[in-house]
Amino acid sequence: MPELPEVETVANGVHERTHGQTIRAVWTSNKPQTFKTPPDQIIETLTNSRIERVHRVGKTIVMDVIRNKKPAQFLIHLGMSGRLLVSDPKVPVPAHTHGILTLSGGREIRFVDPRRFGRLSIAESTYEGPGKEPLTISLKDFIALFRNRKTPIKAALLNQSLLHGVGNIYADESLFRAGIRPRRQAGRLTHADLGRLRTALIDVLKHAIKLGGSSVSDYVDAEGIAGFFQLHHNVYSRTGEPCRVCKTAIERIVVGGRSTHFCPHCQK
DNA sequence: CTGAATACCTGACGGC
DNA sequence: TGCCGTCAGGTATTCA
Repeated sequence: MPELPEVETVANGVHERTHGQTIRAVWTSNKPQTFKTPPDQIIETLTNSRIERVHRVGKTIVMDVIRNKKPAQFLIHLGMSGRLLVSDPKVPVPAHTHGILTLSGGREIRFVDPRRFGRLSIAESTYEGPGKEPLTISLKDFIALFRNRKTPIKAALLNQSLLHGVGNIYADESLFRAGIRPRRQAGRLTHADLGRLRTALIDVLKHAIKLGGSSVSDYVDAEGIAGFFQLHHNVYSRTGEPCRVCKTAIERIVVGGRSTHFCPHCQK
């Protein structure tokens, strides 16, 4: 499901509804692929801990907890289909639920993930993610990321060890706003190109966060509410539809193994 | 090291 | 109705 704006929306929603509460009990499924840290250790670390803060790093939701005065972090990566929901225990537990945290306030945090591309793990203290934050990176650092890269700019934007948090929707949308073709070699973009791309990316991410993210199939926030940024997509999933700027039909190609959408007239 | 291909999962949708 | 192919917001691993 989720890229930076969706993950941020979920993290903020879970934070508002749960921070300061104590985790009374933890349940997990037994699907090994879901757990980067063994379930026993997750249960041990989280049971009787207090939730200090829930926030986002890249596409990962980070829950800061304290147990016996010792800090730890619970990391939730939603993969393609993961949801993190704050629910009343009376609401039936959805299919494909892999984790439940029972809270002192009477509600539960549920991790639901049909495709099981999501991952749960424990970190010691300061998780920093694999790359740089798109919302705060300087222009100088942004330009340096792509220097000498032969891969298409679209693929470079999706590389989480460069920038973390950008996924398929916002890669396509930011390249449209910057007027750059997805297959251009990253290392051959001019400083002007990269300046426009950084601005476009930050603008599109911030706009999407304001609208609660994009709900393409079934993404919802912590309370089960859909986002609305999909109504503002210029190219993503608009194959064959007229460009909102020039009316040329939006094209779909495959770049870096991912479906890629662009306007052949507006993007050079 | 970089970059490309593949594997990992379930479910929705369209065509026949 | 139902069966089959295709596609989906991601990333770890493997191979050249």
